[in-house]
Amino acid sequence: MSKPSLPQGTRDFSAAVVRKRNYIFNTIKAVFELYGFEPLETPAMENLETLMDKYGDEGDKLIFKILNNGLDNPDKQQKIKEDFETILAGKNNKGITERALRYDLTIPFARYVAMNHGQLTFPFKRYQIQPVWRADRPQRGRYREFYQCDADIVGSKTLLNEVELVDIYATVFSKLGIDVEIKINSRKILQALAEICGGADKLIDITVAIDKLDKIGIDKVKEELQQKGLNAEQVAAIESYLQIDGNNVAKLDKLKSILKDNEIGKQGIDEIEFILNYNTQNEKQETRNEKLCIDFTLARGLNYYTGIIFEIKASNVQMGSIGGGGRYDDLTSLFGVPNIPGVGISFGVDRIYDVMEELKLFPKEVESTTTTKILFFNLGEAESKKAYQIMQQLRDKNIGCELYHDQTKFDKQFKYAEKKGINYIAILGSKELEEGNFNLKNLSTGNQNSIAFDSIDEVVEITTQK
RNA sequence: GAGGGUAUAGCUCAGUAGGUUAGAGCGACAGUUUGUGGUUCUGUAGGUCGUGGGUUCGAGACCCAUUACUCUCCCCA
Repeated sequence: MSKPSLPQGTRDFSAAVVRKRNYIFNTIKAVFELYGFEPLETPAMENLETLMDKYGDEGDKLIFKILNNGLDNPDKQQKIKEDFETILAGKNNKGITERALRYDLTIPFARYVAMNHGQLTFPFKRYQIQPVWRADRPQRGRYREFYQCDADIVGSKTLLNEVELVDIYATVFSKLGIDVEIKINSRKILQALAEICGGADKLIDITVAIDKLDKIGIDKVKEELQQKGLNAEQVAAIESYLQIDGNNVAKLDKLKSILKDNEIGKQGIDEIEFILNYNTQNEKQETRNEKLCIDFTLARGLNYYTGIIFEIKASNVQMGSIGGGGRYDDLTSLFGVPNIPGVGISFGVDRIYDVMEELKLFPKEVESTTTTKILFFNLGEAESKKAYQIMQQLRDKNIGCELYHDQTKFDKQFKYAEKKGINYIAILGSKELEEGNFNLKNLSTGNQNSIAFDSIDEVVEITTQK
């Protein structure tokens, strides 16, 4: 038999890791709920057609498809062979696969809203914390199974939503202790730039090129733009666009002079200013704006964004974005229900975990691997029976207990407690049984107390004090 | 999709220019004479060196293939 192994890009999570991950989940969830979002869960798999053509060509390739059952049915051999030919030709075929694993949480959410819009109260605010799967090549900070935590609002156009989402980002990351930059831009600004520089149909070429700025440098970007058919004047405009710097206010000023009277561009600028200036008297707003950073090169891959877009970058650590989102004005129309605008954000928990691990940001108490407070030594049958009764009383009082599984020498029982990180041990042997008490020992201090069987509350006192 | 790296004991790794019975540390288990651990000491178990070929008198080492993992680029959380 070959050694068991995990599928590429997946992981097991041991106790300490699960606890730390839950700490992140719970922090995010608590903040979502403070802002009035309600939970939603959708299936791990969706119909393939629900997911196809939503994430761009690259995205489609990364969707995990599920093979249909019953392909070995001898009666259908001919049909299945024909169907498979179409797969070999690079197309999907329902005869071979008609379901796929969830690729993100936004599209399933849009599907849900499209299916239930008659019943939902709008604006509808939901959060969703579930794994998604991508057939990507794993590497640092990239897994094939990972969690997203999304919060979306649909059925409301007000920019107040964007403000709240930025505040959620700011709050969560300050609670987790992660120093972040909340990058913000607007698709409308990119669109305006495209209109000025060669027409709306160049939007994608331009965004793809400028998105590479920090990787390949300004000269290569210009080169690429020329190849895409932009003239010198247009390239120069983009260059001056890319050279915008300074603080947020300065950036906007410079942008205004480039975009001039472009109508869409103005809208984009207004929207960003709205978010920056909202609620100016408030302290929270200051911390929000400290983290907010206008980045006109921010483009975001997913096709469906139409307005404000966000991306989160952790400072002081080499890691891809740990969150992102934006406004999509008509996502549900993909599923036949038009006119439901929405905006949402996503947290990448697995990367957040990696960042926190690297920067050692997890609080100590989160890492403790056991919830057992007291290990009762096993010192004989009658002794154990009495110990068990006491343990049940303690458990009723919310004190976690374990009885060592075998009657064996002290050495082993001590080591077990030590390894599991159990801080107290209780010794109830023949002598104690006779006297009606047991010894409670604190392993880190070495202190030992004798506890009478009828004064269990003392144990609660001792073990719960810091 | 493109390009690197790695694969030897449960874990982390050594293994020199190919040469007998493949090593260390940690861990595990047992003992150090039976009711107070974390130290020490002693001992034991555990590997057909990822898999399949090839070169050679001889391969853990060299060559080819294959698989897995890992990293970088593309793209993304």
